[in-house]
Amino acid sequence: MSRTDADFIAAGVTIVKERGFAQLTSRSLGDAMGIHSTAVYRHFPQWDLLVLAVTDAIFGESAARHLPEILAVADPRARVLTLMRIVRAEIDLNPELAANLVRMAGSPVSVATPHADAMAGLVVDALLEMGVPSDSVAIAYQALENFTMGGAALDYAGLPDHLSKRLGRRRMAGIPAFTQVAKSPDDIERINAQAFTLGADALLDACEKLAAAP
Amino acid sequence: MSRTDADFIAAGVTIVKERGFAQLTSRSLGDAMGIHSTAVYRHFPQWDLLVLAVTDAIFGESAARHLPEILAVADPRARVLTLMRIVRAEIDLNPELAANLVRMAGSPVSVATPHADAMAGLVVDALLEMGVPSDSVAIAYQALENFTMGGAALDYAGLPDHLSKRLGRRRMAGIPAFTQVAKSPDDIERINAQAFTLGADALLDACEKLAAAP
DNA sequence: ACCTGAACACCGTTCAAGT
DNA sequence: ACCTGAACACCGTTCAAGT
Repeated sequence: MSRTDADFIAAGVTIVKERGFAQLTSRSLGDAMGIHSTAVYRHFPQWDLLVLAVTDAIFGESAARHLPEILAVADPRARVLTLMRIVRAEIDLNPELAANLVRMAGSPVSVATPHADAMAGLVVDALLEMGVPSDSVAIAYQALENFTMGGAALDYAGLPDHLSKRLGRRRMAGIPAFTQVAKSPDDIERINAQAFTLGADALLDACEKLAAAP
Repeated sequence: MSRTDADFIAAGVTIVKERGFAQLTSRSLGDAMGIHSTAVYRHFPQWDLLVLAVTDAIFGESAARHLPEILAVADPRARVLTLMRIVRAEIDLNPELAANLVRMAGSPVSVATPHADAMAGLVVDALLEMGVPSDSVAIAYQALENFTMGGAALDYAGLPDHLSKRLGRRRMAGIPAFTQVAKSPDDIERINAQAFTLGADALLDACEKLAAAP
C-alpha cells in the first residue's frame, strides 16, 4: 500500500522525538518506514521540505497537547505569556527546533505550516482582546515572536550542559557584572528565567500601551 | 613557511564575506590557502571550531569598523540601541551569521570568542552607566541579547527575497490582522523595523525602571 | 611540527529500472 | 504512481606517510 505525505511526516516526528533532528536523515527515515531512502523524493522533492513539515508537526502536537490549558486562561495578557512559555518548553525539549523554526520563517510559501500559523493566530486573537489596535497587532506580534524565539534559541543552545557551558563562557569573558552574579549553573538558570520574565513583561506592557493609545 | 591559526581564520573570513557560510568548507578553505584540505585539522581539531572562530572574527571586524561611532554616543541608552542596530546590520549582510552566533552561545569554553565578549562588555558598561544595579545587569543584558538575536535571525531568515517570502507566508496564514496591514514587501520591512523599535524601547524602558528602583 | 594524499563513513540527490 | 538500487558529488574526519 502506498504511503502518504502524512506517513512520512509522522515517521519523521518519531525519529526527532526519540533521537533528535541530527538523526533525521533520508536513510534513517527510509529504514524506519521499511522502504528505500530515496522513496521520500516522490513525496517531498527536496529533503528540507520534509524537515520543515516535521518541524511544523512537532509544533502542532505541542499545541494540541496544551490547547485546553491555553484556552482556560481568561486574561488575554496571561494567555500570551502562557503561549510564550509553551514555545520555550518545546525548544527546551528539542533545542534544534529553534534553528528549524527560524528557517521555517524564511521558507517559501510552498512549505505549509498550518500548526505554527494556528499558534500565531492564538497570539493575535489575544492581542486584539487586549485592545491592541488592529493596525498595530502585526508589529506587536513580531516583537513578541522575536523575543520568544531568540530567548529560547539562546537559552537552550548547547543542551545538555548548556547551563555550565554558559557559566564557563561568562567566566571567560571576564565581565565583573557577570562573574559576580553567575557562580553556578543554577545561577545561570535563574538569570535566564528572570531575563525571560523581565523581557516578556516589558513587551506586554508596551502592547498595553498600544491598547491605551488614542 | 607554516601557517598560524589566525591565517586559517582570515582565509575563512574572506570566503564567508565573498561567498557565504555555506561555501566555507574544508576543501574550499584549503584551495583558498593553496594547501591540502586536511591541513586545517592540525590547527583546529574539529571543523566547527574554525567556523565559530570565523564567526567571532566577523563580529570583531564589525566592532572595529563601528567602534568610533559607538563610543561617540554619549547617552548610554542610545549607545545600547546603536550596538543592537550594528548586530542587526551585520546579520542583514550575513543571515547565516545568526545561526552561528546561537551555536557560539552554546559552545564550550574551548571556543574563544574575544570579539563577541568585547561587544557584550560595551553593552554591560552602558547598562551600568544607565544606573542598572550591578546584580541586575546580567538579567537585563540577557533580555536585550535574546530580543536582538531573535529579531535579526527571524527578520533576515530566507534572504534574499526574505520580505516577499514573509509576505507570502502571512497571506497563507490567513490572519486578517496580518493581511490587512501587510500588502507588499515594503510593508513587511516597515513592520520589522517598527517591531524592532517597539521592542528595543520597551526593553530599555524596563532597564531604566531597574535603575530607578531602590 | 606541519602538510599530503588516500581512504572512510556519511549526506542529499538523480535517474533508469522495476511493479 | 510509487518504490528500488546503483551511482554521483559532496561533507567532515582519520591516519600513515612524507618533509
